[in-house]
Amino acid sequence: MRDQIAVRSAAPVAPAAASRATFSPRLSSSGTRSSDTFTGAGGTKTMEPAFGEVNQLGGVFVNGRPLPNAIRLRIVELAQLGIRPCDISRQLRVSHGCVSKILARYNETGSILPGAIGGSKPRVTTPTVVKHIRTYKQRDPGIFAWEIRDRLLADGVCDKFNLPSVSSISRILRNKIGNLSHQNQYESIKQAPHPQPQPTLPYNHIYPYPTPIAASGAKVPTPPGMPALPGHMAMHRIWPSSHSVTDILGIRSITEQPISDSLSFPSAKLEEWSAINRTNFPPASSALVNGVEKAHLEAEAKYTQTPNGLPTVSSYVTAPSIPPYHPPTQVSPYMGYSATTPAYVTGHTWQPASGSALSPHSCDFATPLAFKGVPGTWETVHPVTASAL
DNA sequence: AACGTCACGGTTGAA
DNA sequence: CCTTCAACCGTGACG
Repeated sequence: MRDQIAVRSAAPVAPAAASRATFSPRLSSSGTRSSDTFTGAGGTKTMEPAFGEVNQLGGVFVNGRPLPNAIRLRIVELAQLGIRPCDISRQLRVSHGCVSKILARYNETGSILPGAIGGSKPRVTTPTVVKHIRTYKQRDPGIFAWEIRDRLLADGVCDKFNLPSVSSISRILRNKIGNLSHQNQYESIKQAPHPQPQPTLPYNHIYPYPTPIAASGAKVPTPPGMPALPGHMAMHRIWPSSHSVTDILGIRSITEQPISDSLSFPSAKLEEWSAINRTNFPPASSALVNGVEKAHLEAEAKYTQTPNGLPTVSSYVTAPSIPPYHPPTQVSPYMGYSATTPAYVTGHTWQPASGSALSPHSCDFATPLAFKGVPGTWETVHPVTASAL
């Protein structure tokens, strides 16, 4: 059905970015926010969402934070049952704009998950690129940045999607390579026997643009404590901003490949789990909780709706309390997140703000909906998350 | 009345 | 450790 697009599309991103960039004087009143009149308890910024805030519909939300997955899932589920978005909005007490956004994203990407919050864009000036630039500069000290750029493209070091800008190259030349022309080339030669210690976390491993490097299936090291991800899994770590058709199709071609290993995780939409936050490979000791990125868990745990509809911190899960990594034979590292929702929807007596609009029985998300055409994704219950909720 | 869009103030995490 | 930046969030208002 809609499984042809497994990566997040540009649609939700580009307009947002544009709207941020262009400060349209469209209105002077839209800034009215609930927080202006309903400052949450606590007032100051803390780690705790306190009581969150209450929107016009009486729903509780935490400004700046995504809705709980249960609600997101419920939105999609109700929509699939034919309930109108406006009714969903009222029933779940979520603004219709939010419902619209979540449904639009779901229709577009097949994922209910929020986007990647925080972090920075992946660098295009990877060590490999820098190395090539260095080489070019060594061979031709008078080379211009734009020439280097062209050569990076021509040599297949980069493609048009991760090609550094001329200014970036200039900066590299200035900062990282510096007065290379004065440098003793012995240094670079001397390092040859020790193959340039490939970065521990090569860029293409984390944000695998479809460069020849990535496409060639080059072996990439894995960080200590992390499992060696199969190539198709690593490839799912697509930078959310990589919206090009090439990227999408490139990833798609991979996601459509049959999964040959024993892992039963769904091939599609994995990126959703892994790229939710811009966390690169987290330190093996902390950020992964049975494969669930810590921030994700936190988002789930910290802002979980309690029976009275208010977020709570009582279920906060601290990473150190959880084993950093479980072998993928138990649960795919990328399935943990998906596994959480049923746990706290059905196992936990979550209710909407009123506790009435959605009775627990109406919340049984037995039907795996998270991903279109990927049945069974939600079945696996993550014990830690479940117990934490 | 319903809904798509977007400014706003907020959070987040990498650099 | 702190700041900056750029991504994301949901709300609320507009059209």
